Amino acid sequence: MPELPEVETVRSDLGAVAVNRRIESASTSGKALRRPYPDRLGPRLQGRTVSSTRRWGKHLLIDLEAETDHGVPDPLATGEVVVIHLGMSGQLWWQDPAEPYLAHTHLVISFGDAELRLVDPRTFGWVGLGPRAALASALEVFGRLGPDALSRELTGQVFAQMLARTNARLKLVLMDQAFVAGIGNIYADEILHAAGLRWDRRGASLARSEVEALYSAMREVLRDACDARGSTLADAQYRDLFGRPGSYQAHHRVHARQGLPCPRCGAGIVRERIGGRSTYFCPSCQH
DNA sequence: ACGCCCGCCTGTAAGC
DNA sequence: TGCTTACAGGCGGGCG
Repeated sequence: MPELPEVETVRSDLGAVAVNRRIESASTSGKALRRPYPDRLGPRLQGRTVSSTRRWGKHLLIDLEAETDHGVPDPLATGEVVVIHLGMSGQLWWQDPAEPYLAHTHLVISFGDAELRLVDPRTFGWVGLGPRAALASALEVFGRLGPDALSRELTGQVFAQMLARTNARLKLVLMDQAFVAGIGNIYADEILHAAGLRWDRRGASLARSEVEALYSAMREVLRDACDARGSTLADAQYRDLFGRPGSYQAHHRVHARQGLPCPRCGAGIVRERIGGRSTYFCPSCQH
């Protein structure tokens, strides 16, 4: 469900409320997620303090201060990182402990007067925990993650070099987390429409101006979607940390809009099923 | 390397 | 009303 803008909204919200807060306890439901929970998750989280929140693609990273024997943070030690992937139906909620649990609440991290709760009906999400130093290599091996789609190091020049090396279709390239991390089905369609490119164009076939248009569209769509706090569709699956919907769905130009006029040229938006999932595009002004 | 299918799960909506 | 089917924003394994 959540793609880069939705995870970024949750990351930002969580940073605002959880940084410098101490974890009092953590526990999981018996239900298995996509991957097994880390060993001794509860004891390893207890007593730690959240130092920052980060994001890599669709992965939310919660940095914990290093622990010492006396509970004093050691600036020279490397702390651990909690990794949360929300899969298709995962939500994070910041709730009062007195609030009843929502159905499918699988992980509860208690901060005393507030709790961070992971809710995931379809259990496609997962939780990881490991040393910060090992995180990059772990994600590269485990998730084979490319650079984050909004990262500074992913310049237009780097993007063009990467794209020139692939012959895959653009929609699959954008959704390939090993190419760039963070783009899913919704934003792939929106980015390709903004760039004026068809989903089935081959990566290496693009002219220089088209590569630049694609790069600009990727950055602009994702930034705008972050500013709008993500997209909440009719199923209302995505909510921010406090249960509020995003607003970028009002700016969607093609996604879930089959038959409606293209905002750029007026032609009817087409829906096709590609590899078992829906793709929306304008047959007239995407080339 | 790439595309395609399937399975993993549950919830919802549409169709009969 | 109930039953069946399709579908949902992700990912990873297997196969051709």
